Amino acid sequence: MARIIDETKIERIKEATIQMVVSKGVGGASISEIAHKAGVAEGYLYRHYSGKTELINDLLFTIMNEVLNELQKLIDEQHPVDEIIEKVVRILFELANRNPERIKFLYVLMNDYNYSIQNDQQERIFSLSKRVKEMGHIAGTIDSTLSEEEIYLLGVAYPIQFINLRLKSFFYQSQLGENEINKVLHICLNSIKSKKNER
Amino acid sequence: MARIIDETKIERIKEATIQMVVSKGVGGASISEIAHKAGVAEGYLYRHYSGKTELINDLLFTIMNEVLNELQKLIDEQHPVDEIIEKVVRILFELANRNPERIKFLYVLMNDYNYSIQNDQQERIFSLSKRVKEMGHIAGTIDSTLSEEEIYLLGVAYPIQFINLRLKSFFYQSQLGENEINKVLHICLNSIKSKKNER
Amino acid sequence: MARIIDETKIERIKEATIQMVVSKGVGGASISEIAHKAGVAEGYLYRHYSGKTELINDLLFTIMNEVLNELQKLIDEQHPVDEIIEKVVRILFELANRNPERIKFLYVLMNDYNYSIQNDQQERIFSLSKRVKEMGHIAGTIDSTLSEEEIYLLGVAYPIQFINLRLKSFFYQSQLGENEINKVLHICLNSIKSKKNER
Amino acid sequence: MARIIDETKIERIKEATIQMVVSKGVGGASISEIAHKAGVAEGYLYRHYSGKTELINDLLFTIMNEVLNELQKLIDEQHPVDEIIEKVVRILFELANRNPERIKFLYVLMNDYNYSIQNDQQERIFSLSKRVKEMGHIAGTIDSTLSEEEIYLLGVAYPIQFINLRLKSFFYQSQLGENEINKVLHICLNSIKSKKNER
DNA sequence: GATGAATGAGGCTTCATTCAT
DNA sequence: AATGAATGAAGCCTCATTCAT
Repeated sequence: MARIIDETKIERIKEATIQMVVSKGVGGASISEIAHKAGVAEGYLYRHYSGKTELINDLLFTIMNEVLNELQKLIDEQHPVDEIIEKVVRILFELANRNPERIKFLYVLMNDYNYSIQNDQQERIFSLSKRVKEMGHIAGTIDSTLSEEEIYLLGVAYPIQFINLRLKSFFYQSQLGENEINKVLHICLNSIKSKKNER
Repeated sequence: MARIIDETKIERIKEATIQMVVSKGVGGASISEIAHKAGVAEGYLYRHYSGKTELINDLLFTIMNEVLNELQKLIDEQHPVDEIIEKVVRILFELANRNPERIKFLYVLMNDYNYSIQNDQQERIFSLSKRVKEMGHIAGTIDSTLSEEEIYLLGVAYPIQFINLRLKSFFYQSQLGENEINKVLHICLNSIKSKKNER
Repeated sequence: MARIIDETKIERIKEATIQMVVSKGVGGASISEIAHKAGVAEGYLYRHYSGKTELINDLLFTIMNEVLNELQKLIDEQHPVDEIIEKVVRILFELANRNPERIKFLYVLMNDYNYSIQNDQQERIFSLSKRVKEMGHIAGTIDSTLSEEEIYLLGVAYPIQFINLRLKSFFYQSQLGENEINKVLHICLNSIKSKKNER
Repeated sequence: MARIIDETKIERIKEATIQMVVSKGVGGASISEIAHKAGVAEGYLYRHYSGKTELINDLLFTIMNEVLNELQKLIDEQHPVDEIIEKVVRILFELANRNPERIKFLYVLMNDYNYSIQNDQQERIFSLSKRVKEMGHIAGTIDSTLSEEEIYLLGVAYPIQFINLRLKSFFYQSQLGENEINKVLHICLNSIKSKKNER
């Protein structure tokens, strides 16, 4: 029972942190405001995290993990590559629509030099990209000159960039519907697929 | 009569700011450290900038402007679209090799929610993208379904993303030679070009 | 659970502030010196006051209120006007003897263009003066040409001016005994009382 | 010729200082703003004053001197005491109407603990008060219990207090006409004059 | 276990003052 | 003689972190 209450608190802290980081930036998110928003004492936070850096790193890890787990599952299911790519993109868009804070958080943190993705997750991303690449090579459905790097850039980074450009209303009002998914898919799939079919 | 303004000081401040922002993030770059690194009194900085925000915004504007001016010139010269794209990408890579701090700075700032590109520059980016789009439409060399947004994403954002992934040694050691340029160009040009030639 | 707010700390801050303002002027009183004198961390102060201005305004309000409450009580008791004036003057002298810093503080702040008495207190002063005036008019014991302004000037401002001239040893060594009270009363009462008794 | 230009500069500095001190307080008046307002280089100021403190003290001395000289002249002319008092009050009101900045400046500075009236001027005030007192005693026109202190308080401090209360619009809108002069004179003269005529 | 009072290092900024020109 | 560029001490304030309760 007591533990359940705790879990809620931790959850509330995480939620508050995401909101604060997204709305005020990493520097603007203060521990006291996060604690207040979470309805938790400032000191409580330090019983679970060694400090602000760890809190944010942990969150980045958690959110990243959620995404990676979904991708992992997808890849484990051994779908064809273009189906995988499509599903990845749809996952990212769905996340953006269901919980824009989370994808903004990812976007902001991935580019902050004080909080970068942990090594093991970085390796996991690499390894997932590698598996996609190999699956595509075997099936002959992927451009054989593509590296893991480009699979990541096209399948993950590009959609995230697109989504955040929209969330920032950089060019157009924020809209992330089927139309936008298709625009992104068009680019990604076209770039990834083997050109032997072309003439 | 009195001393002449030492322009090298201002230059040193700018350089120090770029380095600090790139190495420690926007939040981690402190005025006192910047001043120290530039070999300038802390207060000196405030004779030229109203504060930290203005300093960084001014730098972002300046660097952005340099890039935009190069693009502008390119577009004004009325080359074919794929030639323009190629040259844009080459400009970005050249900048990355000549002055990696600058492109890292751009990358960091473009993704920080507290310091965003000025409205007029945003509009300039849109208008440049639009002109490229129109030139491509007229010549029939560009996929007619592409919007300005995607031209920007493919021609500018994607190369910058690629470059920074390398500068961060995310997947591979940082190397930005002809090979890498070709990898990027392959993706960009392939995505942008009209598909009417395809089967 | 957590520590209880140490009220003596706040008290010490207030005392230190009064002393610093009185000895170095409003501008010369620095937060760091105040905190040091109070034996409190600099930042602590900001958990109770939003800044230096609020700290000083709050103190001015508090001290002013203490004085106003005493005057209010006096007036509510419906004594004859000259008795009221006498008691007001005695209150001010007593304050000066018991706690000279407080009356110096009042004096300094009342004359600083950056920290003035709050509107509601200003109105309260006016309203108290008005009631004294009206009581005097009804009883015929007050010069009917006097305005609220002059009642305040004679009953409050003049005594405070006198006291501070002495505290500054401007003309004479600081001495604030029965003699001085009578000197002040002589002036005040003589100026206020109705002249219809005179020949 | 060159000297004349200089004198203008010094004059402009003084005028600018008065304005700045009155409008922003002693603390808020910055050397650079004063110099700018005076159309003079910052460094120039330091060729004539050792620093901000000296500049302000010098000004306080100068303005005080102007007032004291007028009073001196008045007293030297050996008018009856109540005539002197009336003229003093009129001088102060006239100053307030002609140049409110100056009387505000006096008022502000006289109450700031970092800049107080110089000893010799203090003694001069005392000596002038003394002469008035003695003249009144000889002629029997002054209450013989009054001290120099009270003559100063009634003849100078009270009018200044009155004037500044009005300039601050504490009770009433700022108006300093014949009506107000009479109100002040009524109090001053009534308090000062010998009571042997009264019954 | 949990709280939140208290700390103090470090950030940003101002401005009197100096001094090369 | 005059300038105003440059300095840096000192001010105000924030906030991550600690620790008595």
